[in-house]
Amino acid sequence: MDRLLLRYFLAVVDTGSFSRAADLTRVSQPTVSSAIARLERDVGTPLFVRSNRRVELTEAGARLVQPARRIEAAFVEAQAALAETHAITTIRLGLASTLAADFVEAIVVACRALPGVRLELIERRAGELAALLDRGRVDLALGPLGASDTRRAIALFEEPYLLALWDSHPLAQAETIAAETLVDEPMLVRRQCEALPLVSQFFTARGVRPFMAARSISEERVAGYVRAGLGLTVMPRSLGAPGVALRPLAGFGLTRTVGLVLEPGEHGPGKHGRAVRSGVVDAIRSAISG
Amino acid sequence: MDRLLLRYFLAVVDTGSFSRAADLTRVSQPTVSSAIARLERDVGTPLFVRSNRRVELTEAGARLVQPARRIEAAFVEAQAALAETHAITTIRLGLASTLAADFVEAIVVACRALPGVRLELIERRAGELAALLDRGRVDLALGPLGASDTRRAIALFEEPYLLALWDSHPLAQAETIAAETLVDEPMLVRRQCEALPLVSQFFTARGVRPFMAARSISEERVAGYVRAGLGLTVMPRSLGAPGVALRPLAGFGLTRTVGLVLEPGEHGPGKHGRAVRSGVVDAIRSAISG
DNA sequence: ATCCATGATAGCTTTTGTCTATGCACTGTA
DNA sequence: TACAGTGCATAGACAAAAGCTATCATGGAT
Repeated sequence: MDRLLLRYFLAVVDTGSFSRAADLTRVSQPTVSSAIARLERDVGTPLFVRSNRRVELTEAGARLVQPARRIEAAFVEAQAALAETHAITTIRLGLASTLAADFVEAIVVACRALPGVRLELIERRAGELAALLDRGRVDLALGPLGASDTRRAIALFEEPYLLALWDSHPLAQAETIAAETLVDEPMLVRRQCEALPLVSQFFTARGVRPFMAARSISEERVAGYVRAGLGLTVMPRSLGAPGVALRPLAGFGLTRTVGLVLEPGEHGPGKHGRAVRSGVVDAIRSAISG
Repeated sequence: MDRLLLRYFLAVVDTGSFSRAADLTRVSQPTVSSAIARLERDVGTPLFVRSNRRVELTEAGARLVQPARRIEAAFVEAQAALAETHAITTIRLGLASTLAADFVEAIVVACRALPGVRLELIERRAGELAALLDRGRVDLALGPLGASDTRRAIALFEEPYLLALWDSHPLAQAETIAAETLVDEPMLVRRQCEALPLVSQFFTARGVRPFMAARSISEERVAGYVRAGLGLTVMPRSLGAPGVALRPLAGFGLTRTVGLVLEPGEHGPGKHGRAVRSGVVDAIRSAISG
């Protein structure tokens, strides 16, 4: 008998349904299902009668409710007792992989200045961050904002995607570069890039099917390849590096808005943690303007 | 923050030492060590000051003690609340692999007749059962008793190891069989047999180095091989099967005593479970005499 | 009769929990 | 001052747990 099992148990009791309990506790329905099954196996007797439309407690289940609540309360109390003094809150910050390293560095520095905050960084591709927020695995996510989830998002800045060339490339001086002039240029694939499908679509639509000289997960490495003259690529402006020239691609107006998204539920940081989180948000905002 | 972690925490508090806490909770010292480390990571602050000779609580640690005790008490209370009515106790019975199948079957039948008992069988080689008892992974172990652990053991019966031959084998009628007459006989290896080293020693000492026609984990399969005439083997009398003749080996007086060993600590079954366990012991005894 | 809602099951991956073996740091003794 | 002993930490391996997605089964509602 374990804290987690009892939590799911109580969630089922409170919602009257396995699926809703899963939503409440932010796990999948099979997770709740198997947790209850395990608890029943431990206890040696069924706790719920599953009729198809609703779930109700057995006698044994009913007997477990109050003790389970006391246990959960005792845990909460214990955590409160500790929070009372040491007052360190861990903020789990999800980071999109396509953020500039020095940019992230500045954020870390800004957050380290905050008292009572411990930062945990979780790097994922941009698309995966939303799921992490939903599952409550991170408290805050920093990355390009999709058009959809503008709900609890805080936009920080907007930037264009530009063509990256090495400094001495003939086209590096051009004001604007037409896709058609790039037919014979080798290109590099930034594998984590959220705009990757749009970029390749842009080129193929113009009959440009370049040789892909490299595909890499590492932004630093790609910048190095560009600088070394291995090929060109498209990247957000903030990823620019010394020795790499960034020029607009004619007809490619895509931009991205980088911002913060807050974890929605009431599960994440408690009322204290919430204040801490907004402190982190402020620190990040000022790190960017500064 | 989890029940298990708090248990180890309290054990350290109570014993004043990681190693003794490990003994108390019957896990290894590194287990306690890493559990405390994990708890401290969760909580965000050290709970113990490790000075080399003793371990003492930090302020945060001290603050956790009472809440942790309340939590553990609440769990115990919850389990008691359930035990009150449905009163099913699971008895984990360790079984040596070299017990006859029908013998085990009789035991299971006898135990199923007991009310409020759920039997969980854990099959291991004889040598591994002692460790399971020590770690509190089983409540009761049934198998050959070693000379050493006669402490809490209950002997049930004693039996010789005999040579197993197929019915129509020329030697099957002999009163006693001398090892030397077996020089050209293929033999079978019962891989789980606790007496294996002694048996092979017995033969090699007499210059008999037989061809091993098969080595198997399954007693049933070995019996089948003997019956089919693939080879001979040595087995405890109780493993005899129809179509298999058992004859004494001249000069091989080894016997084994099969018995029950009780789990020693106070961790295992509670005072209620203890009564149940002795019921199981009685059931097993009568299953054997019957 | 079909569809929808809801829980169970299967298969798979990641994380946790545990072990053994070994390292390191301090203590007390020769 | 060296050296054995004690006690916690670490490494590496492995098994079990806990999670997910995808799919199935079932029974009421349309």
